[in-house]
Amino acid sequence: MNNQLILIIDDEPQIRKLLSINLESHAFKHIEAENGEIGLKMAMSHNPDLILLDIGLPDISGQEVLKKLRTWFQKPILILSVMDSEEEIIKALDNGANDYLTKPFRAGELMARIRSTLRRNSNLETKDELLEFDDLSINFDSRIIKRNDEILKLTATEYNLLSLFMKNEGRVLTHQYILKEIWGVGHQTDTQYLRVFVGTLRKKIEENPLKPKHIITESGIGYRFC
Amino acid sequence: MNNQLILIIDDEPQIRKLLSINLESHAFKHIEAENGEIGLKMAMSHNPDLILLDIGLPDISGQEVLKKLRTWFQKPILILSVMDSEEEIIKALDNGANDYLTKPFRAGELMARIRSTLRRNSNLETKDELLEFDDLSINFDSRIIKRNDEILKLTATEYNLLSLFMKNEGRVLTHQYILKEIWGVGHQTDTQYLRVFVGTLRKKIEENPLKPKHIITESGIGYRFC
DNA sequence: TTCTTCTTTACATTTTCTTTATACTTTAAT
DNA sequence: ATTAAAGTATAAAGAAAATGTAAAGAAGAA
Repeated sequence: MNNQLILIIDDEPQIRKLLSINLESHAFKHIEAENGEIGLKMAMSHNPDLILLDIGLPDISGQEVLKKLRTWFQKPILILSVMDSEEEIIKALDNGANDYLTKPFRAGELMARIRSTLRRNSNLETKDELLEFDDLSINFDSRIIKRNDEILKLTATEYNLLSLFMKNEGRVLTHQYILKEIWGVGHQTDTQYLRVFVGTLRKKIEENPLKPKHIITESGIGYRFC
Repeated sequence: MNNQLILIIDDEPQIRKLLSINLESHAFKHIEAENGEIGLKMAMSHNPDLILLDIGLPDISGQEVLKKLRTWFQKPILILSVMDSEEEIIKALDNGANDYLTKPFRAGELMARIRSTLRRNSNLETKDELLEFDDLSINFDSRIIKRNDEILKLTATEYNLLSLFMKNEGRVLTHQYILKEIWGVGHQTDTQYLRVFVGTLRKKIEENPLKPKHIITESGIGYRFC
């Protein structure tokens, strides 16, 4: 369900261990870096969805790592630190940190802050899941099927059926399988439903419904979408 | 230079005074509310760029105020609280708070967190403050919707619903989703609300409410705005 | 109070789904 | 190639579900 990647940059193995356990129990994937240089490289190569950055690193100062990351890394960075100095906090926030937690931090709160930050940031990505065929296209995100750039007016069942076909382009789907997917178990013998709906769909998507090019009948078996 | 407006919702006058001084010295404009109810109204009427919300309010619980705000208010909300309980913090963050500071807080840190939050948020919103469609336009900043350059008189709920539609132009929104967004969880079966409000909206924005061009019914699923 | 807005109820209307009837097509055995 | 059997297509009617509209009651603000 939750396959977001989090990069931990911290030199203390016991802190990394603690974070690992908590992240895993919240179904986050994670990777670890034990100093600033490795951290910068891993951020580059793995492009994580969020970075947990310790300020007190052995090689480069955490503030420096933060500044370097912010030259290209747009996603959230949360600072963890033993230093509770106000000056340090202000500097980190002004350097582009999304949050600053003082160690020892409470695991539950940290997880909530990670969730909160990720939630806000994920709102922005709106990549449409789109499939295109000859003259047909389906946008699963907006739930719209177009034919020659014209929106098709489909009922809920028609949409479900056509999207099932489109998800399985080129594959023969048996009557039983389609009936189970669209009408649920218990309707697997109602092949007449299917005939009626395939009929109406063909009228809407085929140039010549008598010689269908998209929804092909496989007699005795089922249908195939092209 | 800095003409962003901040709403303070806090019942303690001395805290409000302290915040005022600090905000003013950082060139922020601000308004004050002494309880939750007034706070909600001021948020509605003044549409601030950020809200500082105290959790311990005399009338409504701050968590409730937060939830109500989040049904329509997208901009940052920072929680201030004397309660340092982890449970309370997690609840607030999961209710949509951007940050949670425990009183007594350090003024410099608070200002840095406000700056940091506003900086992040200003990057995202600048482009979609104004949207235009055929004969309709919405200004999210001033909360004004016009039809043929004439300001539409809409109730709060009508505005929220129409702006949700406009934000999701071309996308099919399910009944459930709309109900959750406008009325909150727990009202996801009240589809009748939706029918009534879609009806009144159509009367206000459609040339011919019997043949709607903007709010399209997707029977069995929801609605789509064009 | 009076006014506005929201919620609820009742019923009309529209759309979609299911079922039936019948015609047509494919398959495979003679 | 014929023919019967099985499978498929289409129209259309009735049933069911979803939607639209008006209006009354409730709640809250001015």
